[in-house]
Amino acid sequence: MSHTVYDCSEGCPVEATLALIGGKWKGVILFHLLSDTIRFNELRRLMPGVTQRMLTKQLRELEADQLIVRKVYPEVPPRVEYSMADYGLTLAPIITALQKWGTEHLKKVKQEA
Amino acid sequence: MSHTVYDCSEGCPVEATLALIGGKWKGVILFHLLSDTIRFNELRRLMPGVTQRMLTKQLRELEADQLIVRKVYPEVPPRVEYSMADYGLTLAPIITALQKWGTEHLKKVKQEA
DNA sequence: CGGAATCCAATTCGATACTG
DNA sequence: CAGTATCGAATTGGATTCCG
Repeated sequence: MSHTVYDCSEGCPVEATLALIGGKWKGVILFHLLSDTIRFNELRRLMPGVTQRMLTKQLRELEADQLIVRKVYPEVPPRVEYSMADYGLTLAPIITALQKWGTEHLKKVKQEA
Repeated sequence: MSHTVYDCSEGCPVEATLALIGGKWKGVILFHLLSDTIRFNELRRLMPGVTQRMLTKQLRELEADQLIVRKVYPEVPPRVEYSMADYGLTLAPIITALQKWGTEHLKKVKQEA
């Protein structure tokens, strides 16, 4: 739901951030949108593991949290484009840090296998 | 379980990282351990919202991922201390970035309320 | 003290089918 | 094209009890 109440005394800010970007696919969505404006089905292609339902839900939550923008074009066939909101852009350093660390981590895991 | 397989083509590293630290309480645990070595019940006090069961589970997962170290002292009464592992320390920049962003975010949310 | 084990409720998630 | 609706399966999470 991404809107739970946390009652720890000190570390809360960490949790607050993870509550926004920690969703199963939110990080990846934000990562992709950082480099481009993307249509719904384009996103699906970029993330083959996500179901349509999940993708929709996560996008809506990100939108509700003002991290991304959903723009609907009144055309036939319909077109919906997603892009970063200004507020979401402030997350950019974090996202790229996650990506960088993850890259090294995957490398390490591979070596051990 | 933190060990799912992700089959996206590009953003995976982001997901890989979030799979490790994105657990409901993992971020906060790591945040606390960054500043100190902490005993089990001490952690519980620091995070009133977590149940014993959950805390145990999350700690075990972090340990399995080599991010933290669990040290058992063969005493009576027993003592178990948790601290950052070397590998976990490499996450420090990310954790503090999350904390910093979260602090600002909470400030913003408060203003809007 | 620091858990493990069990039971049960709530939530999440995927598969499928349908729609403007 | 970009969803929504509905349904079960699976996972998560809390409460409680017991243990070395």
